This record gives sequence, C-alpha cells and structure tokens, in this order.
Amino acid sequence: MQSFTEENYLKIIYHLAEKTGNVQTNAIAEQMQTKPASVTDMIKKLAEKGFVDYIKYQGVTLTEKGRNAAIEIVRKHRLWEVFLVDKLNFKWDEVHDVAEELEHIKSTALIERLDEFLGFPKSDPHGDPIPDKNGRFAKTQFTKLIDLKIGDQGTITGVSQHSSAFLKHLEKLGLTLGKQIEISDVTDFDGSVEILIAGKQINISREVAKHILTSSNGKN
Amino acid sequence: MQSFTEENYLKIIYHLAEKTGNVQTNAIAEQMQTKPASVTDMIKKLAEKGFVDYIKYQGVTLTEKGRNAAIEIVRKHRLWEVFLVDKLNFKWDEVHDVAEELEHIKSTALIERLDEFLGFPKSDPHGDPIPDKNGRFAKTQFTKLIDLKIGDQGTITGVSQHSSAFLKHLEKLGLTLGKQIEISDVTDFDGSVEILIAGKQINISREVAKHILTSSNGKN
DNA sequence: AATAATTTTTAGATTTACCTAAAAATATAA
DNA sequence: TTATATTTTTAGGTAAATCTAAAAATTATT
Ligand SMILES: [Mn+2]
Ligand SMILES: [Mn+2]
Ligand SMILES: [Mn+2]
Ligand SMILES: [Mn+2]
Repeated sequence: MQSFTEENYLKIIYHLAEKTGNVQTNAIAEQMQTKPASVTDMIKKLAEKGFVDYIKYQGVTLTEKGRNAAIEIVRKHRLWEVFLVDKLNFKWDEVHDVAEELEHIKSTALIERLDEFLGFPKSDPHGDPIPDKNGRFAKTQFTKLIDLKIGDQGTITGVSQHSSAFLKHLEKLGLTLGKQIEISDVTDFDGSVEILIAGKQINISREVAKHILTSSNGKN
Repeated sequence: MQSFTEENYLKIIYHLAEKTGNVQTNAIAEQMQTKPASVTDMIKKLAEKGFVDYIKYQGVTLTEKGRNAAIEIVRKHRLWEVFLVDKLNFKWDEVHDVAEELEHIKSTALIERLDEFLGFPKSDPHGDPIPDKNGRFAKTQFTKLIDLKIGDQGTITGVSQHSSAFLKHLEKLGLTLGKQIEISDVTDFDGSVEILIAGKQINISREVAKHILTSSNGKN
C-alpha cells in the first residue's frame, strides 16, 4: 500500500515516461511542485519498494509493478472525473483538482462499482482513455490540430492540456469533444489557425491549436 | 484548513462530547486507536488553532469553530454513505470505512452537488441525521429497544453501533430500518428480548437490543 | 488524611516528506 | 579538451504525527 505522495509521484512518472521513456529528476520536481532534492529522496524510496528502476544520475523508469500501480491511479482519476461531469454536472474544467484527491481513496469495491454505475465509460471528459480493471486500454490515435493542413477535416477527440483556463477558453469557442472542424486557413504572421466549426469561421492561436487533439489523419 | 488527522480528532471529540460533555484524553485515544500521549500533543495543537478549549488534566470541549468543523465532516461522511448505498448498491455494513476516507475530500461544490444528486437526504443508511449545509439538523428522538416493555410497539429508526459484524447480524435477523416490531417477552435469565417482527417471533440478546434505536416512546 | 490507583502530561525518539546549501556527476561550449 | 553550465545527489535540518518510559496531577480507597 502506498501513501498519497507515493501515488502522486508514480502517476507523474508514468505520464512523463509516456513521452520521454527515461524520466529525469528535474522534470518530476517541476510536476510535483517540489525541489529536486526531495525527488531524489522519494525516488530512492520508490526504488527500494520496487516501483521504479533507478541508477544514480540516470533518471528512473517504472517497473511492471510501478506501471500497474500508476495505471490504477489513472483509472480512478478518470472514472471520478466522469462521475463529476456526468452525475454531478461539473464542467470539464472544474473536475481536475477534486479528482486529484478522489483518486487516492483506497477501495477496489468502490472503484469497480463506480465503473459499473457510470456504464463502464471508455474515456474521460477530456477524451483520455480509461483503463479497465485489468489495466488495459486502447492507445488513442490522434493528430494535433496544429499539424492539420488547410482543407483537412476532423473531429475533436481530446486535449493535451488540462488547465481550467485553457478548457474554459475552448468551451467559449465551442471547441468541445466530438465537434467537427475543418482547417480553412493558417496565418503566416503568427501561425494562428482559422477553422470552420458549426458553420462559423473562428481563429485560434497556435498555442491553442497545439493542445487540441483530433481524429483526422491529416489527409482529407 | 485542517489535516486528515485533525479532522478525525475533531469528529471523534464531537461524537464523544454528545454523550459526556467534557471529553477525556483516554477516551479520545481509544477511539483514535492511538496513545494518550499522542492525544495530548494533538489537543494542544487543536487548542492553539481555536478548535477546542483545553485545561490541562481537565479534558477538552469543542469551541463554536470546532463544532462547526466537526459537523461539516459528519455531514460529508453521512452523505457519502447514502451515495454508496443508494447509488452504488453497497450494503449498510460495507460503507463505513470508505466513507471514513471520502469525508476528507475538500470541496464545498462537490458536497453540495452530491447532496442535490442524492435528493437532499435527511438521514444516512444507519438512521443518523444528515446536517444541512448550514450545519443544522433535527436532533433525533429515539428509545433504545432494550428500554421498551412487554407489549410496546415501535419502528426501528437507527443503530448506536456501526460495526460490520453487528449490522450484518441485524440484516440476517431482518431488523433493518423502518421495520415494525413489538416486544413480546423479556427473559429474566439473560435479559434477552423476544420480539415480534413481520409475524415472526425472534429472540435477540441484551447486547443487540441495547444498540437498536426505535421511534416508540415506550407507552403502547 | 494518607495511600493507592488511575489519568494525563512531559521528555526524548522515530518516521515521512519536505527544505537549503554545498558537493559531485554529467552535459555543453569554447 | 579544458572550462562552464546544468543536473543530480548528499549533508544536515524542520515540521507533523506518532511512540515508549517516566513524572506529575487527579481521583478513589482505605
Ligand atoms: Mn493526487
Ligand atoms: Mn482528465
Ligand atoms: Mn476519517
Ligand atoms: Mn452512518
């Protein structure tokens, strides 16, 4: 059984590893909002407990045990997010912090019954896949909106940024999950993207376009 | 904002105070499953923070602030229990430990929306009253089953013991909330009580009868 | 009222998760 | 390939919540 803190470390290492493989001390420190020295301490403990493989100065990788533990926490986090949105009418930008706490509740029965209550959802309010009770889930295929070319069409299936500010912004622009879009223009000057959505023409910054994920393969 | 541990202390002091007024160090230690020395340390901290009034060797009483904080935790605990039973099909003997964790999730929005989602329930699965968001709730009137006399009738409205073993036992005997009962006999030998429930005659031990609460005023 | 029993508090340690400052290792640049 | 910059680790310390053992205060009993 792990502490809240250990669980948060495992989850963050898992997410960082998805991109970079080997995970660095400083990267963990930044995500955990703590100091590198503290990270080193915790890494040693996690290594001792068999959750990570660790070589001094070389960063960490999750062991099988560590990956399973991390996925279990991700599962809980995302299921609780679905609960908050579907059942308690939270908006998609309001759920993250609460889920951050709820994910640590320890009860296998609870999470399995919650899963059932929610109808075994496959993805969370941000389009991220929900692992099943065996930790399995389909790796999501997506193309970043920023990588689409003029004329390409697609559906919004996810976001790669979960800050409330960003999600609220998308909401206001009508850029929510499931919406159909088409790239109508890309501005040379600032890289901003003009898209057609629900018959309207809107302009979004490059920064926003980077964090919207779509189901288009880019070839229209 | 209080830590989990502080919240657990406050809740326990509140429950103990309901019966005895002034709460003793040893009593808290027993409930918290810790040592009296640790309790003294925590009491000092709670006093410092203004949650309790404390005079050395004289035990503690909750301040207004402390009582409000405690009631808020009780509210959360009981609402989560209702959720677990009503929505996730937990049995009344399975909810306590999970609620013990869920009660510490910090989000006013969460608990208010949960309350609404559950239909603003007035009592939890064990018959205990749920404080509203202002901390108000009707003080429950009840008579212990053990105090009823032969021929008295009543309805089961609560229990004063929440252990899984006890609740499972009641379940098996059919002694659940809302059931009508009548006292048909009291055994001199062991103080056990014979009751009439759903047309059947059953015998329950004195120990069990002590922890069943009824709506009868004792005069049939 | 004096003695014994009980309750409560203090003293001194331990563990977990942090921190700062300094040293060591690794990576980058001149 | 030295020198410089960056990253990571160690050393030494703090705060929260716990513990054991011993001292102090209160309560109960002769
Ligand atoms: Mn978390
Ligand atoms: Mn999410
Ligand atoms: Mn609790
Ligand atoms: Mn209850």
